[in-house]
Amino acid sequence: MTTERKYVEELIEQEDDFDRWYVEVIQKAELADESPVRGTRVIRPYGFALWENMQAELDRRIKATGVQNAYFPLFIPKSYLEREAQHIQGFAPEVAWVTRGGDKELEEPLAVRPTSESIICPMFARWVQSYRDLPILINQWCSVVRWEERPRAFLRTLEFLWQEGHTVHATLEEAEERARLMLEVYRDFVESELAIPVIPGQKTESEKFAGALRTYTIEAMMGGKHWALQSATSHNLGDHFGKVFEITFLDRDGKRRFAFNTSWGLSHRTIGAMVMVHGDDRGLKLPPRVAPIQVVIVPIWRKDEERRQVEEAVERVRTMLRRTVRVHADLRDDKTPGWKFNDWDLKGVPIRLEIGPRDIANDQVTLVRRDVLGQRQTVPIVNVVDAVQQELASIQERLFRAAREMLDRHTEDVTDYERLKERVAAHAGFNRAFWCGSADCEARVKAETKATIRCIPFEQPVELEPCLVCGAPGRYRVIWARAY
RNA sequence: CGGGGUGUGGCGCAGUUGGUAGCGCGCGGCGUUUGGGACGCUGAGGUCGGAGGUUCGAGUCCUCUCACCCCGACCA
Repeated sequence: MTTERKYVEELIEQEDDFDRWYVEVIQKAELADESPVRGTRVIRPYGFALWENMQAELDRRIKATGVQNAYFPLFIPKSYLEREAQHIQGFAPEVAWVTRGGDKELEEPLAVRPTSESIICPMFARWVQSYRDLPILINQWCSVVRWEERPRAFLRTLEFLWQEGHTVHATLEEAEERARLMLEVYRDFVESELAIPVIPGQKTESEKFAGALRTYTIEAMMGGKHWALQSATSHNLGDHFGKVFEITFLDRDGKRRFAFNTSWGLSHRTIGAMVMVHGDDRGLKLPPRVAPIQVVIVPIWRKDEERRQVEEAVERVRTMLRRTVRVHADLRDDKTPGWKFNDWDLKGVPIRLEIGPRDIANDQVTLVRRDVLGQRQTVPIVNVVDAVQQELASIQERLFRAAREMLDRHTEDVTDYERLKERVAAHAGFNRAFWCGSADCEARVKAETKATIRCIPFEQPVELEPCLVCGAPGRYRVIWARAY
């Protein structure tokens, strides 16, 4: 078909080169643009509107658990960052430093925050005196900087947008409960808003956050090569940071104790996840709940007289919809309808309404869903609000179901190490297998296949089988996969 | 940091034995068009990544240099 040939001209097909498709679709859908500094990106208005919608909803959910927003400085004194030994060891290679202010050399270099534990915990130490001051539940929306060697748009940029939550508690149990609660907030947010199914679980010792007691994660499967993407993490920091930053309090029994911390974050890499999970050869497919534009109206006319009538009807429909949905009327008169169809497909708008002379004659609109292209339906204008609501909900659900099917289809129970090697090499997806718990087996698989243990899922089978690698008694069933 | 590649109008590219820079898309104007990426006419836009050298003459040859991209090691 001629139309298909034209898409190929515009956008490389996923099957030909998924990584390039990813780069191109972000550029062409105007989510982001290149910037003069290697590894950084400009987030354009369409991409930022997407982030703002995600932000608004996640912020609401975080606050609903009793957390308050605050803001901490971008700069962290070197000595602060170095207090927790494992923490600095984990981040040292990727910290950006400020050594001069104006023309003066600084006495102490300042780190540009790679994460904020080491500036927030000292503040907690000042604010906490008594058990009555606890818990403190804080979140901040900001950007952080990690000087990565190999950047990828949204997934790994030198500077990225995120939220980082930080809490202090009187007991380890309470910190544990908070860490698990926030992971559940992320799971529900990513699944119900971004329509991406995830596997919640725990990171192994070697994969956990630098300085944490335990790290929890949600892992998603991307399209294309079916690699994993760590979509959010939540850490129980134990009293490691409490001890080094001296966050102490007088407990009920009059004894001074160290406090316990958690931290948890979700970044704008989840935008990249949506692109890779839902997108197709025509471009993005954005989940209705976060799409910057949920409904686009495209007017169609030939003569001036038709144009007047059509634009009147467009305005009428737009007014009906605007109270309940994010609607945009594409009134550009230098683009043909066909051009606009492709443009909005590329940008992933869930629903398109066409209004032309034929529709006006029947007092209807033509409705086309982005997720099932080619199926047109006509809707009487009086019903347009209900129909749109219904279709948006249905699209959201269908995107999630399709992503779930992809995850299931590309996950296999593997009982033979050779099979694991084959599958990883073939980009076959996730591999569920038993593991004895030894770091040696883990390291061996990583060295030999490049796959890592993405997580130890919370959901564990009753019966455990031998370790895939060494044959010793298995302690967990884990997910092995390559990751972005 | 290793391996590979690319730098020429906004984007994608061509440029022959060295001879004074071109095509497509896009952009401005006018007109015809508009239900899956319309067309005609017309116009604007480039010191060819940078520095040095060879030459009467360099986008093209030589030396150095910078930047970016891809593949690895490393990573939210």
